[in-house]
This record gives sequence, C-alpha cells and structure tokens, in this order.
Amino acid sequence: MDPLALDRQLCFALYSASRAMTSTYRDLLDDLGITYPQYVVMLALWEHCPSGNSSQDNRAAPNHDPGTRSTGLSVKELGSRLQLDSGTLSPLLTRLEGLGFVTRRRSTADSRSVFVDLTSRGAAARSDADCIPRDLAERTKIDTDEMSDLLDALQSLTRNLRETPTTHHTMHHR
Amino acid sequence: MDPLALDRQLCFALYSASRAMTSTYRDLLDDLGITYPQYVVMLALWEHCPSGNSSQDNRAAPNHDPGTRSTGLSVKELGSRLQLDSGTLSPLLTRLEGLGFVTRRRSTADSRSVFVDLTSRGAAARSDADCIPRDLAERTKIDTDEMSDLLDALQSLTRNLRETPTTHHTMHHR
DNA sequence: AAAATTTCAGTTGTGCACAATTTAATTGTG
DNA sequence: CACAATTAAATTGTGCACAACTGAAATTTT
Repeated sequence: MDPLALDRQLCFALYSASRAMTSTYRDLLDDLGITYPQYVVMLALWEHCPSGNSSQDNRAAPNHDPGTRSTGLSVKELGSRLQLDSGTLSPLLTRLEGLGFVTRRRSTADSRSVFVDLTSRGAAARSDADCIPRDLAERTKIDTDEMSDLLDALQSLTRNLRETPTTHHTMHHR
Repeated sequence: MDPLALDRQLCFALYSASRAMTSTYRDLLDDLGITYPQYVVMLALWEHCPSGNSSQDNRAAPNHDPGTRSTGLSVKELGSRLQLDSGTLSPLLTRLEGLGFVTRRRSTADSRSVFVDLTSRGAAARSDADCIPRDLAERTKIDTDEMSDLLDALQSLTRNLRETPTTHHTMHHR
C-alpha cells in the first residue's frame, strides 16, 4: 500500500469533491447570475438579516444617527463567518455591488469598518435560492442521514485542521 | 429550520474543509517548495512512474524511436486523473518545470501530445514527501477508520455530482 | 495629550480553476 | 488524395484565495 497513492489521499478526495460541488453550483446559480463564492456571501447576509427587511434600497437612507448600526454585516464580520479576508471579499463585494445585490457604506460610528447591506433586489433573490438545497440534495444522491454525518465529519475536520497553528515542525520528524 | 442556513450547507462545509486542508498543506509543503495543486500533480507522477526510475535527467535523452513512449504521463492523462484541463495544467507544469521537478517533451509518435516526466530531482522529492500523510493524519485528529469512511463518502459524492451532466432544469421546478 | 500599537478595508502580486478561443496535428470520409 | 471533423496543448480572460503591504482611523501606552 503506497501511502502516497492518489486515491487514498483525504486531501485529494476533498479537493475533488469541492471542485465538483462548485461546478454543480455553477449550474444551479446560473439563473441567479452569481458565482459560488458570491452565493456564500449572500447566504451569510440572508441568514443575518431580519428577513422581512425589504424596506430600504439604501440609496436614499440618510441615517445620520451615529449610534444606529446597519442591519447588515461588516466586512470583518462577513470574513469571520466565512473565514475569508478582505483581499478576497473586497473585490467580490465590488462585483456583488455592481450586480445590485448589496450596498457598502462606511460605519459612522467607526469609519474603519464598512457595512454590507442587502438591497431589495438582493433580499428578493433569496426566494430564487429556496429551491437550491433541494435540487442539490437530489444530485448528491445521498440520504439525509448520511448527508448529516458527512456534514458533521467535515465540520469536525475543519475545526481540527484550523486548530493546529501554522508553521509545522511537529517535534519528532526523526 | 432555515434550509439556507450557512452551517447546514454541505457545500459550505466542503468549501471550508477544502480550504483548511489546502492551508495545512501550504505548511506541510513548505520544505518541498511547491503549492498544493503542484503536489497533486507530483503525486500522480510518482504513482505512475516505475519508482526506481532515477536514470534520466531527460536533458540528453535522444530516444528517436517513435514507438518508445515516455515513462511519464501526457498532459491529457494527467488531466483525466486529476480532472483538470490544460488551462490549469499548462501554466502549473511550466512552474514545476522551472523548479526542476519535471520536464515536458512533445511525443514523437503524436506531436499533439506532450509527455511530462519526473527529473531525478522530482523523483527524489518523493522521499521528502513520505512523512506528509502521517503528519497530516496527526493534524486531522481522526482515527483511521473514520478517515476511511470520510474518504469513501467524499469519493461517492464526487462521483454522484459529476454523473449528473451540466445544464440543470430538473423537471418539476414547479 | 503625544506617540506607539493595533485594527480595518483596500490594493498588489502570485497561483490556481475554468470557460472560450487558438494553433497545430491527426483522423475520418468521400 | 483532399478536406472536413476531431483532438491535444496552449493562450486569453475572469474570478477567486491568500500573502504581503498600504493608508486611514481607533485604541493603548506612556
């Protein structure tokens, strides 16, 4: 048994599965007109927003009260939920803004941070996404229980991998 | 239960795990001086090559016999093993060639195809990689059985996702 | 309060992924 | 044989990821 055999590497199985998944989402997100990473940002915003919140288009929302915080998420908060840095998020958000799904606005309370809010169009897109989990589950052809196990295993794996800080040299090394 | 909740999305769990894995490999591959995708290409080449094959440096290997095929893999074969196209592989192989790990040579039998061979340095790097599976297994903190289950689940998932051809519109859709 | 440090978003540069196109070579068909 | 269709690799263009850096603003320390 070759320990370096390609099809026994967890890394390669993950890498392949992740690319296959993204490819499937490319298809599922075609109608919505966004990429998979953009969709993940939308998921975070949809989850955060008090749902019935299609009141503002954010183009003419004065809001001079310095204490009032946006209903959206700051770039930092988005980054911590998705484990993405501003180097990835900034250009991605520029594109989502260009598509009219979100707006960006510097915080009045702390002008270092920038809040990302859904536009009414961005909030409305949520209903277009409702069918996606079902459509995907169909394609995976795995039942709910097995799916749930896999989800847990992946989350545990991610936690364990992130836990060990970078810069290796794990003692032994012979 | 929100069907769009971020932490119940298989796609997001996969995406997160895959990025965490790549990040871990960035650390593990630091000594070798290659990226994770480059490592995967090396895995494919190491697996394919008849192992004890440090005979040639491929710089002065005449080999005019049109029937003799390289000991390496063509770009097409690499692509089919890794599910990557030439748009990804071409520049990656250029970099691996620049690092002195592989050589590229047009086939004499069919000059459309290009064979990728390990240099002696590339073949030797294999021994530096031997410790990687063990180091990684340590970081995942999951036992061999669970790891094997996860591997199988991921391979099955990948197969199922690739199976359904692109361009969606799965009947119902209401 | 002034200076040093930290925080946040954005920018720059590198390396994937992947769609679409290009170029060259081979194969299939009349 | 000619010529259309196919195949292989490379190139071009877009969009992530991520490291490293920049600049502005807030916080901490002195």
